[in-house]
Amino acid sequence: MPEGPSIVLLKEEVLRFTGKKIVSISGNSKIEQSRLLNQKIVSFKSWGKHFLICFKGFTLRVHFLMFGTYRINEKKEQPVRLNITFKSGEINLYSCAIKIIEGDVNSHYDWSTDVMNDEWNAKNAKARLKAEPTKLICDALIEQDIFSGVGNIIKNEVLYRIRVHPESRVEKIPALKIRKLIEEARNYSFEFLDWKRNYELKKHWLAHTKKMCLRCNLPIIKKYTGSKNRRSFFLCQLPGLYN
DNA sequence: TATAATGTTTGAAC
DNA sequence: AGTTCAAACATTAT
Repeated sequence: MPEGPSIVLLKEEVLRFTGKKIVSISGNSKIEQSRLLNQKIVSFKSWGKHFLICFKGFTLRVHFLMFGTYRINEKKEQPVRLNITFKSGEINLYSCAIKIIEGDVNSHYDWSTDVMNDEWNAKNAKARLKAEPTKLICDALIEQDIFSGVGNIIKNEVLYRIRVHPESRVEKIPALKIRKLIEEARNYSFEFLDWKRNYELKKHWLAHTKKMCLRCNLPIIKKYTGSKNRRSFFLCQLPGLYN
C-alpha cells in the first residue's frame, strides 16, 4: 500500500465523502474516537505517505506503514483499526498508525517536499540534498523530509533510470545526475500512479525485484544498502558509482 | 511453512 | 547529550 502515489489513489477514492457527516465510528484505534462523531469532513489531503482527513480544527493522520490497507464500502475479515461510516458509505482502515494532529494542517506540513504535490519544489530538494553531502543516495532518496512519498520501489526504479549506483555519495554525484534524480523522483511517481491505477504497476518494474535487465540482458545485483539496509537492485557493469 | 517485504516510531544502550 | 540500534507493529505473497 505505502508509497506516495498509492495514497493519492486513496484520496481519489474517498473524494465522494468530502463534506459528509460521520454517523458512526468504531475500531481498535486508541485515538479519542468520539471526537469524530457527527463531524463533517472538510477535506482529504496527503503528504507523502501520510493520508490526511481534515476536520474543523484538527486532522486525522493515517500512516499505512508497511502492511496497512483500506476498503471503501466493504470490509475485510480482520479487525478494523478505524471504521468511518457516513450515510452514503464507509471507509475502513486496517493495520495502520492513526494520530490526531491539532490545529491548522498547513502548520504541520511543508507541501513543497511532497513529490506528488502541485507545490513540489525541485530547488528545495536540491538544497536539502546539498545539506547532506556524505549521505548515500539510496538513503537520501527515501528521506521523507526531502522526497516525501518516495519509497523503496520508486528509489530503485529512479536510480536505475538515471544510472546511478545506490551507494553513491551525494557530494560525489555530478550536478547533471542530481538534476535528473530530482526530476525523475517526481516524474516516476506519476507514472507509478498511472500504472497502479490500471493494476499494472509490477509489469513496468525494470529493476525492483528483477534478476536480469530486460533491456541490456545483464544481471541485476540485489544488495542491502544504506543506513536502514533496504533492498537495492542495480546493474553492476555500468558506470554510476560515485564515491 | 518459513521468510521477507512498498515503513516508521520508540526507547534503551552506548 | 547526542547518536545508534534493535524491537515493535502487523499482513501476505512466494
